Amino acid sequence: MDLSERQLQILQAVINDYVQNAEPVGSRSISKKYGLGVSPATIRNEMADLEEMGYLTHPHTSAGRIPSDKAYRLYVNNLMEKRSLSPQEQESITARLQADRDEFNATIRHAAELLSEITHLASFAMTPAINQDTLNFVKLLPVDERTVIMMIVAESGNINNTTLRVNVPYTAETLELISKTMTVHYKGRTIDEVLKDAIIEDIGTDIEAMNLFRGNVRPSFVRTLEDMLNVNLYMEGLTNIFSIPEYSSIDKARDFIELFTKKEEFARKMLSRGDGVIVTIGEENSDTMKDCSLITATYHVDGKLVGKIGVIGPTRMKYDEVTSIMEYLTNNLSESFRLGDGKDNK
Amino acid sequence: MDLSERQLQILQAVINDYVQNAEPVGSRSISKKYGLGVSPATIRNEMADLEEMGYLTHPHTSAGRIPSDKAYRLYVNNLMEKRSLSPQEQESITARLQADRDEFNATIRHAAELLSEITHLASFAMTPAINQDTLNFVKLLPVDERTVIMMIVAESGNINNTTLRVNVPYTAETLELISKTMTVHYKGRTIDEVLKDAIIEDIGTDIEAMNLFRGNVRPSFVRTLEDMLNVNLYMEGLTNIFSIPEYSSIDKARDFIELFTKKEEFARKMLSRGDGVIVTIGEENSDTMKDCSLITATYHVDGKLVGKIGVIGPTRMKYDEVTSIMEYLTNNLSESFRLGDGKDNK
DNA sequence: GTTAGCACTCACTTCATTAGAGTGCTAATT
DNA sequence: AATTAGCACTCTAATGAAGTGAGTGCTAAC
Repeated sequence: MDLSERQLQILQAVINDYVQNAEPVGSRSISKKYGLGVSPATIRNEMADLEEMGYLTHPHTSAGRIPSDKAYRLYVNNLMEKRSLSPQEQESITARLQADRDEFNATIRHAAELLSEITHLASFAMTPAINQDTLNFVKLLPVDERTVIMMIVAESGNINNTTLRVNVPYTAETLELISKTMTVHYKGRTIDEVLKDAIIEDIGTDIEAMNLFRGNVRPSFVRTLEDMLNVNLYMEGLTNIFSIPEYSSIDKARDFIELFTKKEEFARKMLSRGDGVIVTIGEENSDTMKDCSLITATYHVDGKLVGKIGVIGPTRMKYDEVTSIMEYLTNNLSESFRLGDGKDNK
Repeated sequence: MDLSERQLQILQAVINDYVQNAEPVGSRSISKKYGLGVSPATIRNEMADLEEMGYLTHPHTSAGRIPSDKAYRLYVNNLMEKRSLSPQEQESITARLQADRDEFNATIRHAAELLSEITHLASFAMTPAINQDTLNFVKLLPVDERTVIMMIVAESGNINNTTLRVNVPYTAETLELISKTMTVHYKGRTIDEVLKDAIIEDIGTDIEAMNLFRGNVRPSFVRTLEDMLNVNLYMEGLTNIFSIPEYSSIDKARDFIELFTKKEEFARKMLSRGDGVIVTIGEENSDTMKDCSLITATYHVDGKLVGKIGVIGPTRMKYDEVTSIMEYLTNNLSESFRLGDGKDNK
């Protein structure tokens, strides 16, 4: 049951008009503004058909048509064309992102800011999830009688230091022993894996090492790994949505804000999305977001670790523009984070 | 020009009623509900006087009275009585806060959550500002040929580790030399002071030490100190305000949310407030908050460092309840963070 | 297959009316 | 001199009727 060429044109016209004006589109205005060369009556007939097929709806009998989620889906998949960014846009993105390339987290945050400024929507950006990162080595360094530093280094180059305050005396050899044993045990395993079922209880037969390990090293190790798993999530442009007609009622606005308030939950959801630019529209989303569209895209760090940025807005949004911007932005980010560029993921 | 006993009673009645119902209070309802033993007419006369003195206002001629900021100020200073918390409230606070006493940041965050849950207002909590904390020592630890850990220890016990990747070979003696020199130089100074005008350029005459210091140690040291200055700010209960009549218009709600979006600016403002429980009402606040009341309170870590929690809501709020809760909560926090209790401010 | 024409629907605006809450003033009461 | 009853007056909010206009759906003609 394919759509005719003319039906596609009409559908596109309705979408364009509605996206711009946020008001139901009538047959007359389509016939006038978009030069299809047919009368309003003909368009009415076609629109009635499109409605029957589920691409358009009616708020009430005497109102114009608005696109359904299905229509947006068709538009995103087949109709829309990639927009190329204006030189100014390109430049402003490149400039803002390169400005502090050596500060990883700050850059990610800027990306989110930038995204919400350009799109006038709510946006977010997250640092890469490193639960699939593998450990390289663990090293304990003596500081003084009561203090030891534990250094955990991952394959990706990600490093984490923690200070342990120990309450028993120790020797350099003991630290060495524990470091070696842990490294042998954990090297090459992912953090996820280690946390789930590979935390060792024993460290050998040396009683001194054993005490230190059980009393101080092991608990700190677990806590630090858990800490490393947390991605940073930056959200921006929340208040943009107040100027969007869809959220002019307090209840809608509240629901939206609430979404953004539950950071952990939100981060979890976003992490489970696939790679590349992904658009989910209205009811394709989980229930809490069924009136929104969500667009996410992924960037790469050292061509390997994967971080995400995203935009949330009403289903009525400029999909072509937003997806193009996000593609450009993520390419740019990945470029900035190519091997060796002052990655400093603390 | 003092207020008569009866005027105070009437004022209090108006405040109580208005705080509860969010609607202008008429003379009749006061005479009925609050047993003052006088007729509505008398109350009307008194209210007219109170209005003249600036304690009450009129939305329009045929409406009841509502309290002005001045009235709330009088109430907070002289009229309100400290509310004692119910055993359940006390218990729920104590339980929730002690639950993870060993995780400093998590506890602070819980405090904010708790506060917004109990008061049904927007709340925040910040970790202590440590810009007045003084440095104790700096230590560089060798890891491998290209890696060094820099450990910065403050008097308060606050410790910060950073990994440096060096691109020149170094010896243990060099590290020792730099550590010593820096410690001698910085010990006893506050972080603020060091950042402002005490960053040294030279480290002595040793050329190897000099290179390492200038190329790697110094920049990281500065960045780390700056990083240590940032307080963590947790905000909770933002969406509570959507159920408050004062914020039922989108514009008001937007302004409010915007306040909370600019975290850095907000943190700075809050840091400059004094100690103890402080209430600022309506126009006593800066322009962006002139329709709100803000209540902050301070807790102590090791009886020394000072952190803040706070609540923001409409000027129409239960000042007695909120201040009592905050006092209890901060006492409890300070208690939890007394010397030696697993402080782990990472 | 397309279009003109027309009756019909429905939301939105405007205007007038009404009800009710509450004040402010005056004159009577204590 | 303070209090109160009484009453006219003000203003908002709610209700409803009438008109407006955008837009549809259907029919019959092209």
